[in-house]
Amino acid sequence: MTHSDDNPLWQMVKKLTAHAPILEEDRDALLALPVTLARYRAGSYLVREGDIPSQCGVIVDGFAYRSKLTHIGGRQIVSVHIPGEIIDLQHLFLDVADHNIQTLTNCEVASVSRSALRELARERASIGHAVLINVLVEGSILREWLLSIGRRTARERLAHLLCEFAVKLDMQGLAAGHRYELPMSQEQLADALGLTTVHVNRTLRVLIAEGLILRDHRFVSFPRWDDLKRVSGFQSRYLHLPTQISQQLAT
Amino acid sequence: MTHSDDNPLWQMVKKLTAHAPILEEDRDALLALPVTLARYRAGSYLVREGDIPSQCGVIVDGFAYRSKLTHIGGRQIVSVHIPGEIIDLQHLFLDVADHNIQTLTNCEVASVSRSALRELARERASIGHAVLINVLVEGSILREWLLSIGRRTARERLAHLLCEFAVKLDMQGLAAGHRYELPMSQEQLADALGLTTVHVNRTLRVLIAEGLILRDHRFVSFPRWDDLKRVSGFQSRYLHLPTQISQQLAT
DNA sequence: CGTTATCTTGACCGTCGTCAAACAGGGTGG
DNA sequence: CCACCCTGTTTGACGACGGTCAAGATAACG
Repeated sequence: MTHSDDNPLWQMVKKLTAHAPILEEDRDALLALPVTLARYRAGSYLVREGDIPSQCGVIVDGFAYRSKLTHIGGRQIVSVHIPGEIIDLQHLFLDVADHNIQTLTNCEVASVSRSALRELARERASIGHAVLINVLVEGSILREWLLSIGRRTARERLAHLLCEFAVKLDMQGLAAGHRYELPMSQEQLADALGLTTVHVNRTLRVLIAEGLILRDHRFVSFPRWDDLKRVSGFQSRYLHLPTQISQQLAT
Repeated sequence: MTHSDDNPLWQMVKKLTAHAPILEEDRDALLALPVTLARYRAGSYLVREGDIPSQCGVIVDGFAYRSKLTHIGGRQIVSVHIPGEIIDLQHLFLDVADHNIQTLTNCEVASVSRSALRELARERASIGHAVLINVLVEGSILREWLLSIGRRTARERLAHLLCEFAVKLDMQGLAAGHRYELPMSQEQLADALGLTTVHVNRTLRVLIAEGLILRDHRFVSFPRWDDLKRVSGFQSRYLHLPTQISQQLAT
């Protein structure tokens, strides 16, 4: 009944129900939470390591990433989030943030109180369950990144990441024909891939020379999509895409 | 009241309640599940990528690990599990396994039906909640591994892993004074660290020469524990140890 | 249009990988 | 008890992938 379609929390509901159904009454309870819509400019911190976060948000527009630092200052980006993704679930029940969350671009985020969402997740099984599955999928992606960084060459890594973005963005209707605007600088790509800026640049250049990537300005497209997947060993299973759709894109 | 102390599922209960309380009746329902206790010899597969697992188990004795393969055959170990840990939670709600699970040593595993545990987790909030938190902690560890492999040198990586084992084993009472039997071959260490066997050997040798590691046979100990933590940048926050205990070991 | 971030390229270097061989160590069976 | 094997460890020589340092070129943006 609460069909206020402009409620930005619909994004969160959509994400949560992607893998598991939510009871109507639970959904309505979620939509009834007080929500704040905030804009951040590129590079803003949403959460800092060591913080006790008080909000949990979904990206309405823009991109964000999570990162960790070594004691020496090396930075590793551990995930990148696109519009429609919930960025704070891993801190829902852990007291103190173990990583940073920052915006990659200018960003619009719809947030609810962490404790309120926590209560919902605890009391309403269908919501708790949906949260769990979202977290499980994120874990799977983390494992694939670990494989990439641990065992793939720079070229494979970069190609793999570009494939991942293409598929994820396509799922959100943001990358028709696998063409999209790459939201990351080469320095950020480097931090996501465990490489240096210089080497990302050179690797990118190789892929372009091989005709595997086409770029104009910040946009990338892939004239030989199948070859790109082949050289990177990309298989979308680890993304655990909602089933029907995964049939079309999977291979 | 169900105080049949020999039920191997107590291990699972203990693990689940480490971070979040479970209602007594829920705990009893869990303990009432039919359980099978099985032995595996070192190297056995518990789950294969692509499988639809039917069991969910807790390690009673021995060690296990999870791994992924690139299309070329490179192997990355994405986590190592010690006695008392539940090894299959990430597959509880995902249809198809996205990685392999194998025993590292001879192993004793207490298993329950995956679907039965799934039902429990779905119907009994306190269990579902405990499962979620366990999964969240695993995610945090994955992120730290990503940081290690992406941004730390071989020496730092190896030292960091040895610290992690020491702390985790100590929590289980299996590494008094941070001394323990390393359950992995150097080849397995290499696959966990994103290195090669040869380089692990050399790095290990350096750490020994520096007096940071002491070895006899498969046992390791750390005469300069604080220095070891310093060179690896180890901080136990990412392990999200149960609070009281984390005070003692944290720094 | 100037200022700054980002990209690009070159020269050089080092960590780590590759290949190969020798060397334990721990079971097994004769 | 010793030969035997198998797995795991250790070492050397060499090569390469990727890092470092530094400078110049483009593009983004107010």
